[in-house]
Amino acid sequence: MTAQKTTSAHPAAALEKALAAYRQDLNEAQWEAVIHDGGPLLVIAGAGTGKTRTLTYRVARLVLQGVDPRAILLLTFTRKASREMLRRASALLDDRCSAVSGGTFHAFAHGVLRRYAGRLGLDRAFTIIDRADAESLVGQIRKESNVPTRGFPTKRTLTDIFSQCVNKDRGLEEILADGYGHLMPFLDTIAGIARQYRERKKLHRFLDYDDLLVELRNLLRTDPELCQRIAESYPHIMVDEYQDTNRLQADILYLLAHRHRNLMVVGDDAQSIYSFRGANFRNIMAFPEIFADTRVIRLEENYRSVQPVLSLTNALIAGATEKYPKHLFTRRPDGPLPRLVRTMSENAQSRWIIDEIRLLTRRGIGLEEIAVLFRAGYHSFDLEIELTREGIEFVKVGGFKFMESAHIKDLLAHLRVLVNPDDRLCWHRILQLLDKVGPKTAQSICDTIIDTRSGAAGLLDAPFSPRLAAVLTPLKELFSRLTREELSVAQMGEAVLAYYLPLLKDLHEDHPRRARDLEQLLEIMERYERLETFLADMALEPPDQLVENGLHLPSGDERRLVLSTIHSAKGLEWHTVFVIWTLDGRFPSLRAIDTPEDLDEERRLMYVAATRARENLVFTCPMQAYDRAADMVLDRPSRFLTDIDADLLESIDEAPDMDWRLDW
DNA sequence: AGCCCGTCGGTTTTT
DNA sequence: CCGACGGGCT
Repeated sequence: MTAQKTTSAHPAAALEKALAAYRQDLNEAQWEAVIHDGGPLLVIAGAGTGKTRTLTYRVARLVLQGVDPRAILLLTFTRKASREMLRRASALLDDRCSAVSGGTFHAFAHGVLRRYAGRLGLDRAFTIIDRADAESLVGQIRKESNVPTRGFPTKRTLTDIFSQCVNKDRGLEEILADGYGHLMPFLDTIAGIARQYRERKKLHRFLDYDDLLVELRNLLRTDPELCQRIAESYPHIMVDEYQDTNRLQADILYLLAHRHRNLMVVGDDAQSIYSFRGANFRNIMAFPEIFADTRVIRLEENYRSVQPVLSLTNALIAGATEKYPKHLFTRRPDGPLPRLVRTMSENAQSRWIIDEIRLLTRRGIGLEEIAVLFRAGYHSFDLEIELTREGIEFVKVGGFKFMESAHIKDLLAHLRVLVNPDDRLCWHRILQLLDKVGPKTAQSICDTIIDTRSGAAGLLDAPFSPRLAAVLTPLKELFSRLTREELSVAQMGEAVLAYYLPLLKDLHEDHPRRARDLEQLLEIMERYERLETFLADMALEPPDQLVENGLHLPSGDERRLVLSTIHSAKGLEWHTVFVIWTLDGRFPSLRAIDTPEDLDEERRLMYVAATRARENLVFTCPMQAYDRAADMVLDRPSRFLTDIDADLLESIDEAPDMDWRLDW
């Protein structure tokens, strides 16, 4: 970051000078991408080749040359990624960069839909439902549909299937035939549930994550005039992590950019790890077919990793059946050889890692420079216990989500019905918190409330049996307050919390911790003027104050080890990376080993994990583990690692007698 | 009989 | 944190 700010009295000269400084910071290929203008651009950026840097500098360059920052649309995979980029661009140039329009596809779609909801025939008061809500709704329909008790997919699988239909733009039958052959006999029943799911979303005024994108595409397709207006307001579009976008997102981009054609997409086909969401690594290669005359720039110099790490990751990805031809090179020759360490047990794996972390920190490596990565959230449970016991501070990213924890959803449910009284999901949740109220009772109360179209007021007036009436009294009082008084968003939150805290105490052993979470949520509510905006943000982009209790530690707080799923580690890097549970059958997962495409995706996932390491890369696995589902003993390291030349990866077996010695 | 509630075993990955 | 299952209440 050596570029200087433009303070000269001669704008033209100052501009030249600033551009020259940018050029100093970039290699040839990066610079080409940064100064590219007018026309579609595809940047294929291998791991660690300065993809973010290139995007950041391009934003700064455009703003420097007088482009209105609001006219730049920067679409990223997470809001965190977009904020980080804009922060860096602002540091490079000035604060104007923070005005760049940016965020996730979903947040962008939401913004447009809210603004033009009327044109779509969408009620303005729609509610965004998250994955858990979608599953509950599907679950309700599934229950009512009298499905076979054996062999019929769970609500989770059903929701997955419906989502894939949308994201892959394919029919139900195709999706089933392709990935769920054993469910073909249920095709008609599943189709019925899918239809009801669509109908009920409409009835309750719900949009799920997929609907946000679908409705945006519809809007742009059916209203060319509006489409053009929106397209013109963003004459510069940039997309990060393009390998993880799907057909639907590509359609939206095409609609927005096909006229001005100022579209830059950046990605790495070898790092495509979201096929379960409809992404396909071939999409990125197909980009030049959609936009004729696409300029393709490849970034191949790796700035992140030392040669031994790079050699290993090159070998890893070379084993894929689909090839990703690239010639990544580094100028950082020296470094330790990556290791594969086999331990006697899962717990020994945890304790081995803790010992290794102690060694590293004694050598002066900060805890925050170390990460432990894994395939699935629960893979780190044992390690978390040991870390806590040892007093090592850590933060866990990915896996279970804060926003989906019961107490948060409970609180939000009471607010959601204020905005959308048709929100049956929330009524059910609210009612079932009450003593003696289960699914059936909730259903009947719900019918009373909604069928009379009276919303929260219906709850107040409807006649109930004496037993129920008593149970419902506090709730009635709450809603009478919420609807009658003019309350700010935060005051509503306070009222709900006051009502909910006693319930929370009965419900959860760890209520003090959960109560603190809720207090934090209240603090965040202070920032909002409108309840709808607050609720939408909670569904789409919850502030990371809530999500990750300080991963980036701007204030130099205590330093913490990072535990993360590989999916959530995308784009990040650390001095030392441990990849745990690299046991064949766990990673790659047993469910992936029968299909070549799935297996390749697992390999890319391993590639993403390994390429996060700058200097020190360690794979660990227990020597054996029993897999109950398959009734199998897993006792070989990941096939991705056993394939690799011995001179690229050092294999170490923890001595059997070490196990009990480490105990004391 | 219908319904609620506690317990126990199994969990991919995310906007 | 889901689903199934069985005890026990109304």
